[in-house]
Amino acid sequence: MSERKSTRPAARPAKAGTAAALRRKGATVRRGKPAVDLGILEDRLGYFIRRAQIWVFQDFIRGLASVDLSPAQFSVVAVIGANPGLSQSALSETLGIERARLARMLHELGDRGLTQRLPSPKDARSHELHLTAEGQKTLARARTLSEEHEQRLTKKFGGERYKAIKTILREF
Amino acid sequence: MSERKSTRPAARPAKAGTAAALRRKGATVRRGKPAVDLGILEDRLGYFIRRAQIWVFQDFIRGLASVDLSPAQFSVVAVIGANPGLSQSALSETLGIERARLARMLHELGDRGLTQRLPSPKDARSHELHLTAEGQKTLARARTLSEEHEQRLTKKFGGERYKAIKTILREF
DNA sequence: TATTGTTATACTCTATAACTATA
DNA sequence: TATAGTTATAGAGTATAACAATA
Repeated sequence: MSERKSTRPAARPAKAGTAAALRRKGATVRRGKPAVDLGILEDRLGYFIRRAQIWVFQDFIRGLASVDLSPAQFSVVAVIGANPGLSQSALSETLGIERARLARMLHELGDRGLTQRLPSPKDARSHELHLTAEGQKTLARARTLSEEHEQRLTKKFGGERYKAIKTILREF
Repeated sequence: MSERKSTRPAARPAKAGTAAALRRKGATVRRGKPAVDLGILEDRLGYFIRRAQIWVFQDFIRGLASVDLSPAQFSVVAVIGANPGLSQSALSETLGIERARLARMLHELGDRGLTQRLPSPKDARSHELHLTAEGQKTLARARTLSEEHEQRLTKKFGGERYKAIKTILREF
């Protein structure tokens, strides 16, 4: 949690007894300094899921900076790569991205030369989504970078816990 | 995941073999219908954390609609309630909310009569944050509603898994 | 009538920078 | 010089509504 924001504690000398330090140890002990009590948040899973999700996304964004793909863009490219010819509506429903937002994302990815929209032979309203050759190269590179990210995550959680949480959340 | 968006499948008759159904079973099998392959996302913990976080927040928002507190607002009220006299900067650092954004949130909560800012006797730059009487009543009500939310979460995960994931994420 | 993809709008959240008043 | 709080702005992300073309 210490790297949550670029403007935050990470940049400063670590202070013992900060809320962040206490959280890291899962402790509720108070020391000399004015540690902040999370109150009822301490018992809300959603709070901890949110903190973890922010940490994970920030690591992901840093890790994939060289291919300039956000988590959402990565998910779009990955799913198109795995399902060439997919329609926008199917993609939208799979990832839970609004059709309106997906349209704009695909314009951007198209402008960047990563994705392509071909007319569907079956339905004139629909488009078939494909990766371009460059899109496939980018996906391959992103795959490698995201593996590295995943290994950082594994290290951060510890292998056992990483597996446990992954299993649980996948079935969720 | 079936309730991810109000405009999505939850409203429709469940279809066997949808991507969501496959995800739930952790399977990659394809059936008759055009199930969508998640590709490499299937191996990215961040993807599943994000999906879970969205589900949890949406349930939380619905559950606390009657007190009109967003997850972020709830966290602010809860932490002020547990630490009367806290400064904005300490609160900002604890919750990872930008000072700028926190200032606006506190203005809104103040306008709603839930929070109060008193001048600090120690530092003229600083304010002491407190809940008003109404703020405390709202927090009490929110506490009850968020317990109910937590129980829905427990049910959704299953008690064992709920405990496991909470323990893991708390120590994260 | 319903669906696919589109544009537009509005609101939230995040990220910065710049400013004031204090320390 | 640094910190506490503020204002302003710009960019994502989310939620809607409305529309044209097509089914």
